[in-house]
Amino acid sequence: MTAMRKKKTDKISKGDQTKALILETALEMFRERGYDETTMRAIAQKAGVSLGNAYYYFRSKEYLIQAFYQRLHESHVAAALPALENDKTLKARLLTVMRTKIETMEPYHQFAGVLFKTAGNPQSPLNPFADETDPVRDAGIQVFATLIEGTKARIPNDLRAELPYLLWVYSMGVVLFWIHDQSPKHRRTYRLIDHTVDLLDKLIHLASNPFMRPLRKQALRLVEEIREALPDGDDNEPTAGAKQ
Amino acid sequence: MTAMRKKKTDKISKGDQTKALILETALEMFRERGYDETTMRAIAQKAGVSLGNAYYYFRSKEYLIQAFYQRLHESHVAAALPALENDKTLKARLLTVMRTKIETMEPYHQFAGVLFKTAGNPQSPLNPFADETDPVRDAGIQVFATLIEGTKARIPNDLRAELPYLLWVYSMGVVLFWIHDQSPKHRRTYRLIDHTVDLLDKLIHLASNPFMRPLRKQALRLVEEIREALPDGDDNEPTAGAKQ
DNA sequence: GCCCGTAGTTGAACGTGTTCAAATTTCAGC
DNA sequence: GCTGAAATTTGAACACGTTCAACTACGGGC
Repeated sequence: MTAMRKKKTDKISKGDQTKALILETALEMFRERGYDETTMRAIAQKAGVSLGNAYYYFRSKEYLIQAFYQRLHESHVAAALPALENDKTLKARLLTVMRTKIETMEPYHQFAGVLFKTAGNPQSPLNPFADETDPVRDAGIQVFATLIEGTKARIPNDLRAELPYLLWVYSMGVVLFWIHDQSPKHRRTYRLIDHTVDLLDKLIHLASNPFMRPLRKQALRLVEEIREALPDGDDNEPTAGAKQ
Repeated sequence: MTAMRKKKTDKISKGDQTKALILETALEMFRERGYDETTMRAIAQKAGVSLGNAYYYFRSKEYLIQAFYQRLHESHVAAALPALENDKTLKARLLTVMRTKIETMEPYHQFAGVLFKTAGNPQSPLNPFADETDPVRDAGIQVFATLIEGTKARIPNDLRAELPYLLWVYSMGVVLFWIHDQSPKHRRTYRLIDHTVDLLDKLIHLASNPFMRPLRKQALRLVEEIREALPDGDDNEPTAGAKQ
């Protein structure tokens, strides 16, 4: 009963508190009701702030998703890294990363559909292939880089360099599948992971064969070409970009 | 001055005329201003009908896109089939199909972003991986089936059967790249097509090698698994589905 | 020629995401 | 303690996609 507020000790400003409060509320409601069914007004009301206030901290409803991305990634890393310590082979490590990825996303399955809503829109700041999401995407790729680093599999350097990115793209594909997967407990997705990881492991070893060098080089040049083209440095006003 | 209307001769009902009128107007405005910038009210006004009338013929704004899909596909077929007659090799034929595909879509580049907006949303009736778009998607796959049929390349039957679908998926990837491609005249996309077709041709021949049979079988089983899982028979009320 | 059910058409109204000028609160510097 | 600028908060207003009850026009059956 001494000092209810004004805990000057912690550095978190009032603003940060409000922002966190809004985000927590939003994620909770997304989880329970889904994205489209959750209204900005409802979020604001439940969080006990005004509608305009929510927009002060999140430029648009979609920006709440970006914050969600970050959360999700942190959870994934927290789950994957410790588990990785037991795995030494490339295959086991890849399996672990993929499984933990899906497990982490589990509570948000019905809401996850929106994650890909923007993937095709070059103007959207949430496009994982576009600039603004870069930190999140790079962090996602980083996980696979860690995965690769920790294995002794003999992989030629050119392939090794691109593999984190390629595996990240692969993981996006699996997530897309998972979003559509309505099977009980998403068993189909886990089965898909088992099978694709098995195949990928074989393909990586095949591609690492000296015999395959020319074809591999050609394929990697292609990957390079695609990666170069994607991050178009369009500095659109972010608000306008968020519109679509 | 004899009979201004009531041309009983033609079977097209009033409704069909109005529907066509609205669609024409919408596509014209999409082309000129983009999807998001074109308002349903604006479409209705320019078409000279009421707002509600537009919704009588198109359940939602997104359904205008589906109609657009169909148009686009017809144009593509009209451009690709004649050109294919000169091409005999798999590589040449694939090149032709892909180039004409992009050429056909050219006028709609800035509008095309929305095409993929729904790709990640399982509930959307416009999702090319979901049920309702089936006719359009199947038609798209059919083009690649024709492509394959017309070549004498020695491809094992298992692969030959899946190739149309696989190439269709590939074409979706190219379109996604094209949407993001801001290079002049979209040269990067054409370059990508050249390079990927070259690589695909090699990969197909590699995969056709008897030596590769086990790996190929495994990969094809995987493809089968994915295809099976995707068309979830979710008979949601289409209107609700269109919402998201 | 009249009736009636169906197809076509209307515009007001609703709920939503988003914007904005104005009001309020915070807090460093005095 | 006081002050003013910056940070925060507010709620009304806007534009849009969508819905709906009501209205009108059409066309076949008598």
